[in-house]
Amino acid sequence: MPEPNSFVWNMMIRGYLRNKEPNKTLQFFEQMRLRDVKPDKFTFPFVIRACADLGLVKKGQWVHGQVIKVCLSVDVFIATNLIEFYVSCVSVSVAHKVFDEMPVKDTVSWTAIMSGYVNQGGSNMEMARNFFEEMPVKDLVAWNTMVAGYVKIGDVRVARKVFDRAPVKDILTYNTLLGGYAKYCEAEFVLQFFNEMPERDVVSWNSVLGGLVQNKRINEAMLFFNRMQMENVKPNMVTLVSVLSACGQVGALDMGKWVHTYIDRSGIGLNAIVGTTLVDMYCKCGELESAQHVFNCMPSRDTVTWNALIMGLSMNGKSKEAMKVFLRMQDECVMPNEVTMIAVLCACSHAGLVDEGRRCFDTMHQKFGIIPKLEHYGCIVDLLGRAGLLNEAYTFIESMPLVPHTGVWGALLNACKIYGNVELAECASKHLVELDPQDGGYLAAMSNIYANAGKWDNVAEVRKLMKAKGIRKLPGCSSIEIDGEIHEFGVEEKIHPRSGEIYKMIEHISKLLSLAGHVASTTEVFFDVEDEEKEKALFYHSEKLAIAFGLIATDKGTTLRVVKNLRVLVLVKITGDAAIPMNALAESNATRKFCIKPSVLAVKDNVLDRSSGEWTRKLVL
DNA sequence: CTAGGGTTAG
Repeated sequence: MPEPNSFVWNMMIRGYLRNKEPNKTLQFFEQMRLRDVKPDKFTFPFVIRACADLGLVKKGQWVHGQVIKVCLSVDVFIATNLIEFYVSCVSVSVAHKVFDEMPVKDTVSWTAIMSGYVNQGGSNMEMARNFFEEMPVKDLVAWNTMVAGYVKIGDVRVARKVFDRAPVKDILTYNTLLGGYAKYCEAEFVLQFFNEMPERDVVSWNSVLGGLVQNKRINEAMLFFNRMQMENVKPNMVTLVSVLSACGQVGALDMGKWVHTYIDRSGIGLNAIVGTTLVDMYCKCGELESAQHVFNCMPSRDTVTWNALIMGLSMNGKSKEAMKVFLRMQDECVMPNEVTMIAVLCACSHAGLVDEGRRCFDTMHQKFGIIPKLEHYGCIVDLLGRAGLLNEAYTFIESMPLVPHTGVWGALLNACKIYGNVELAECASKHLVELDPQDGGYLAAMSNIYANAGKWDNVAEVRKLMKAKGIRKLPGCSSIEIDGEIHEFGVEEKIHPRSGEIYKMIEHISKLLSLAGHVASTTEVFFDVEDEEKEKALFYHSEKLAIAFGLIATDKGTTLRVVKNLRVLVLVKITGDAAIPMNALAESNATRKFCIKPSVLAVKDNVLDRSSGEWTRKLVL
C-alpha cells in the first residue's frame, strides 16, 4: 500500500498483538511514527497492552507520555489499559492515580482497578471492596471479580455471601465459587454444589477434578473422571493434566499411559504444560526412559519442563544424570529458576556431592540472579546433614540471613536421626515444635532418636507430652494400581475387601523372611505403641499391605509399583532378578517408590548399598 | 469491518 492510513496501521498492530507477537506490535508502532502517521485513540490501547505483555516499564511510561501529549489521556479505553499496565508492571497505587484522574469512568474501568487490588490479594481485598460498593453500576463481570477476590484470599464464606447477593449469575460466577469450594472444602460439599449448578461446562468439571487431585483424593478423582466420560463431556488439556498429576501421585502408570495415548490420538500435540506433566508422571512412576522420550519429543520446553526432568531423575536416585541435564539446560540457554536450584541441590544431596552443591548454592545469585530462599537453605542443611557434617550444618543455620523455617530445622533433625546425634536433635526439635506445634512428626522423630540412643526415660517423656497434647504422627499411606484400579492402604487398615488374604500373605512372607534369617528392626517408625506391639505394627506397615495385595492380585513376574505418601526424597529400587521388600521399606521411610518382581522369595543379603550414588537395597530372593 | 474488566492445569 502506498500510504496506509491509521486504520490500516491499527489493524496490523492489533493483528500481531492478537497472535501473541507484542514485539511486532511495537515495531509497527515505531514504523507508523517514522512515517508520520498519527496514532489515534485506537492505536494506544494495543500498544500499551503490548508493553504490559512484555513487561516493558520504561516503554509503557513513555507511551503514557505520548498519550498525554496528544491529549488522549481522557479516553476511557486508553486509561483503562493504562490501569492494567500499571497494575501488572508497576504497582496498584500508580494505577489508582490514573483511575482517580479519569474524568469519565465506566463499569470496565471500575472493574479494572478493583481487579488490580483483587490480584494483589490479602488486605488489598478491602480496597477492592470499597471500589465495588462505590461503583455506580455493577454488572456481571464486577460481581464475578468480587467473588473471585474472596475465593483468592480463601474466604469462601464471604465469597458465597457476594455470590448470593449477585442479581445476575452466569456459568463463570458458578465456576468461580465452585473453584473456591474445590480448593478449600470437603469433597462431598463440592460435589453437592456442582450437582446443583444450573449448567456445567468443562471448566466446572476441571475445577472439581483439580480440587480432588490437590486434596490427594485420587480414587474419587478417578471416579469423577470416569463420570465425566460417562456424561460425554469431552476432556480438554486441563482435564488431562489433572488426571496425569493424579497418576503421578499414586504411581498409576497404566492410567497414565492411557492418557498419553489419548493425547497422541487426539492429535492436539504436546504443549509445554501437558508435556511437563507427562514427564513428571513418568518420573514419579519410575519410568525414566519414557520421561526422557517425552521430553525429547516435546516441540516446546520451558524452565518448568526442565525442572520436572531434573527433579524426576534426582528423585529416582539418578543424581549424576540430573546434573548432566542441568548442564544441558544451560547449554540450551534456558534460564533456571528457584525450583531448578532446589532440584539441583536435591540431586547433590542424594549423591553426597557436598562441594558441588555448595558451589551451586554460592554461585546461583551471580550466575542466574536467583536469591536463595528458605527452601535452598533447607537443601544445604540436608546436603551437609546427610553427609554427616552436622556441626557444619548447624553453623550454617546460625549464619542464615533469613529466619529458618520448619524445612531447615526438619532437615537438621533428619540428619541427626541418621547419625544419632541426640544433642543437636534436641535443639532442632525445640525449634520445630515452636514453629509448628500441631505437627506431631517432630516429637515422633525425637522419640525415635532417644530410643535409638537407649534413652528410655526421654522416650517416655516425649510420649507423655504427645499424649497430653493429643498429637499424632501423620499416618503413612501406600497405594498400588492393579488393572487400572487404585488401592490405598493405611497402617493396619482392614477395610480392603480382600484384607483376609492380604494378612495371610503377609504372614507367609514374614515366615519366609525369618527363615532366611531376617530380623525386623523395631527401634523406629512406631513410637506410640507398646513394645510388644511394635513388631506387629512394623509388620503391617502400609507398604507391606500394598505389596502383599499386589502379590496375590497379579501373576508372577508382574512389576509392582507402590507409592507412599510420606517423604519424596529417596527412591529405593530393588534390582536383580528378584527382589524384595518387606522390611527394606519399613526401615526406609524415605522410600517413595520401588519396583519388585514377585517371583522368588528368600533373603540372601540385606545390605544397604549407597556406593553407586543410588540407594539400592539388595535383598536377593 | 479497530479498543478495555471476571473461571480450570505443569
